[in-house]
Amino acid sequence: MPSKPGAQPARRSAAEPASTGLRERILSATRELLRERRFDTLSVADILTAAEVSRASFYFYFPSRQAVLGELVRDAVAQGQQAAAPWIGGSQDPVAALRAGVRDGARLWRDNAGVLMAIVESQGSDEGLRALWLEQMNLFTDAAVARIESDPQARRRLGDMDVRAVAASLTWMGERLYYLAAAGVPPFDDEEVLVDVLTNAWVSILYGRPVTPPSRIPRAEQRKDAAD
Amino acid sequence: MPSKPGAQPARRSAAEPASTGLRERILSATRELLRERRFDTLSVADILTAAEVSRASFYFYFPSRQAVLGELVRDAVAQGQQAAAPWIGGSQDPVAALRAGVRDGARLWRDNAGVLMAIVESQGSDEGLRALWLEQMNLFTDAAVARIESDPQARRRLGDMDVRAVAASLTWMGERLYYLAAAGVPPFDDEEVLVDVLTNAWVSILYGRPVTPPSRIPRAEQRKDAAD
DNA sequence: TAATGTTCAGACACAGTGTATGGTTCCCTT
DNA sequence: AAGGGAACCATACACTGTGTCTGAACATTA
Repeated sequence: MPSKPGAQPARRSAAEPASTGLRERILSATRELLRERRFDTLSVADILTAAEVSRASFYFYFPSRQAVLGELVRDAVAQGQQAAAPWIGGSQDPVAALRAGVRDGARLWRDNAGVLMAIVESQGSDEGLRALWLEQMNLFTDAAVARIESDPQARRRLGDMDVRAVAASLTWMGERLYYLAAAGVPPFDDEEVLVDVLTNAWVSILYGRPVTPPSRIPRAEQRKDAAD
Repeated sequence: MPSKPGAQPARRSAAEPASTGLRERILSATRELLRERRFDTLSVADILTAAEVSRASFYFYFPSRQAVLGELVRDAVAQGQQAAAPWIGGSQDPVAALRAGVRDGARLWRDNAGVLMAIVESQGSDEGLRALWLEQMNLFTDAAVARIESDPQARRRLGDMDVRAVAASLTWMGERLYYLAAAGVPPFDDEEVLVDVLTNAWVSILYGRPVTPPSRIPRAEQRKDAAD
């Protein structure tokens, strides 16, 4: 059927990682596109162009457009889980620990804004992505439950409330606020405000006491972190 | 161009509201379809069939599929705003007032689950719907801000925190939890749990005190409401 | 050399959206 | 009663996007 196969060995610009596996190229091209464009405006053709990959190759590695996003999300969240790991076993001041965890979340979202916004926005149009996100949020909820259960003070305060429900509500509030921040919706686009509000919510619900404004109390031993 | 126009006067089944304006028919057919089907799986053709309306008529009244949803959402939320009106000027016990407001929200979502889920899920694929939903949530946030500002106790507790941010976070937590409930995601699919958790969040954040379990204290003067 | 795996270009079938055309019916006005 | 226009219809079209398929060019390894 083809009239004249002028197949060239696909010569790529030297600047691009030409030898990299196509699979990786597709993933990172998508991740890159997602930095500026919403997932729903992203056609497979766009990805093909950006990744310099043929249509056939794309479907050789991924069953669908959504599958690519799914993998990107898993990667991002896994990386986030790792960062949040020390959060659970935190033996320091609970409020400081909470705030640190919230800030880690903000950073994770800031660094992976495109991908995370994409899945949040695409849940409505894909069953698989919806399930995936639910699953990821459940992981965070599990961590929060563990955190609460191992904290007598919080347990006491919560009384006979459904601990998992409380943990889940906190998780989802975070999801929503981080998303809004990533979308640039005020007032959450200000990371300071975002972290304050979220931390305050956790502390208020778990301990009842109002959040101890950390910016007002410049303790010497804040939290050892990399440069901000 | 047309070979043979055999146009019949469109005879509808007597059981259906035949004389109703097509516009209304389109709206209610969509609303009905949304009761069982997700918006993204709903094609214009589906709506045409259900409403017994021609394609041309559809586009005569609405510029797009999304516009129909937009109108349904406006209707539902307006109805909800009305129901939530007394919530602001509540002079009763603040906790009871809060709980009542939360419950009203739950009811609104229960009664309009299809439509509300649809817009939440379709934000990602339509700029207009995204803006609309943002706008609606801002209305709720405005109400919450007013509520907080006129409450000395809450104001004091919040200290120098960004009141609007706190109000918005509460609003969005509600949005998320109601949505999850509508989607049947546990543990929020249990209205009792949902209301408890949300109320507790509001009370904890605004007043610091843990929620007074209402089911444990069967006061005679609960809240005068229609039959449950 | 032959088999196998990777990659390509291109075409295809299908579905969905929004627009356009032309025709019908019915009501309201003149 | 004529006729003008609004509401309505069926049909077809142009376009965009998805996922599949074909056939061929390579490259690697057996």
